[in-house]
Amino acid sequence: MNQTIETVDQGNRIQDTKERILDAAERLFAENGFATTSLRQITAEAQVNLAAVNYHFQNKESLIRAVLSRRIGPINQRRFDLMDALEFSAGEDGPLVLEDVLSAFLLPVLEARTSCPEMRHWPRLLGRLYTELHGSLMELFQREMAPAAQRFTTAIRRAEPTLSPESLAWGLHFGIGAMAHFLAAGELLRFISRGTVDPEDHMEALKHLVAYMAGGLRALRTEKKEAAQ
Amino acid sequence: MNQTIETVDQGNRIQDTKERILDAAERLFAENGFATTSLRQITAEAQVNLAAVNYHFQNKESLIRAVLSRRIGPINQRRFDLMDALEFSAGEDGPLVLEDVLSAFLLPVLEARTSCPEMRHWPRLLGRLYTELHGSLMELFQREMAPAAQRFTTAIRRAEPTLSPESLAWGLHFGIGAMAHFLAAGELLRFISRGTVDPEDHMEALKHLVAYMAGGLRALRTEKKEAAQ
DNA sequence: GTATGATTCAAACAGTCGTATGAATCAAAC
DNA sequence: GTTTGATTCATACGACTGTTTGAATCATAC
Repeated sequence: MNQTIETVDQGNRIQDTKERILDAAERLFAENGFATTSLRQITAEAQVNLAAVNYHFQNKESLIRAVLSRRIGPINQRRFDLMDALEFSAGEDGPLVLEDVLSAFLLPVLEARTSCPEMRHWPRLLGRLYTELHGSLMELFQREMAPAAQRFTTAIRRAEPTLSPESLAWGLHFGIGAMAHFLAAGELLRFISRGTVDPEDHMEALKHLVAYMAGGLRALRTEKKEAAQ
Repeated sequence: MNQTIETVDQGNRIQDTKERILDAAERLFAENGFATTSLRQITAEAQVNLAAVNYHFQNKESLIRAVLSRRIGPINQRRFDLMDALEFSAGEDGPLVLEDVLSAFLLPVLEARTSCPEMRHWPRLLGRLYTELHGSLMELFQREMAPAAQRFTTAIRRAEPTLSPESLAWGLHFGIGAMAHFLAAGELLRFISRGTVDPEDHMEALKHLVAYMAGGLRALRTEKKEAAQ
């Protein structure tokens, strides 16, 4: 009984240090980027000793890896749950609605800002990944995203079967860009709109981004038709 | 006569050093980002002395400023030339075609990769700006882009007059993101398409990006209609 | 050739970075 | 209380960074 309580406290101390480092790192990486965030900034914010990073995570790259891995899993799980529900509703071979598929992909990351306090920095961090990650870290990210990328590509094909593989690739790339830019530079939207649009309203963002991406993808479907002439 | 030749040579020596620094900086910033590119990397590539950066540009921030300014002007001038031609063809109050307006915006930066050797690094650098620039440098970029932003916003409104200001803001933001992502991370497209799409083909990129953005914007126009119901 | 200002150079500085290390402290078991 | 391994700490290291500085060199005018 007494020992049990003490064991829990020990676990909490270790978890506390690691969690504080991860939380501080996630926030600072999101705000300033990976390379320009120093370990001393992270440890100062986490109120731990500099060497704790090396003790718990070996080096900075492994810390970045840990920051990425702890979010990608749950976000993608939520995406899969939403996709499961869509596919169940559509039946074995029934058509999927493109807007629903795109929503399933986007909602988990957009809502992370407000519905889950501990994940509020993730979207902005995600928006930075594509230009800032290199080498083995980019490979890790792509590897962890591969199942979701595969599933959503398949679902989009099912929703828009006349879209060519090439046009789908273009459209996916542009859509990822639109999303990433929104996530990383949402304040620019407030500037562009002269304060009339609130980038923090994630349901509005979802509605507009889904519409935009769906419209864009369908326009590329038209592209294919014209190319065939 | 003899003095004239020597004056030219002197001018060329000064221009040579500055140009080499700017060229090297532009290439390295595009490849690695602003913060992570060191002055020693730049001067090594430019084969000049480290202190030359301070002599000619005072400090790193002013060098970044100079790198940006030397490209934005000519790119936007080309955009304006293309817009002038469109507006001339359309007549004083005739309608503009959304695809043409978007082309006028995108072509100068997309073609910079191949049609103008000295500008081949600009697109990738441009793709990085939105997540990497802060403070006074971001303000400079926005200030230099303001005339073009204004003109193209007006032209898009003229092409699609039923688009609400809010939806236009969303659409512009997403479009900038799609473009920036493509410019900064074009190789990802090769990966997504399993090698079937060549991101270096700028005429193909233009065609697909224009279609995507036009489709996206028009879908947001539909959004407005539904919101009114 | 001398004077002058422009330009380049080598070196230095103070600061910062990620990593490493041995000592100190903590926590648990006996 | 002692032992042991885990964790934290303070410090140091080598490398790197942007900026500065005075000397050396260059280019031009007289």
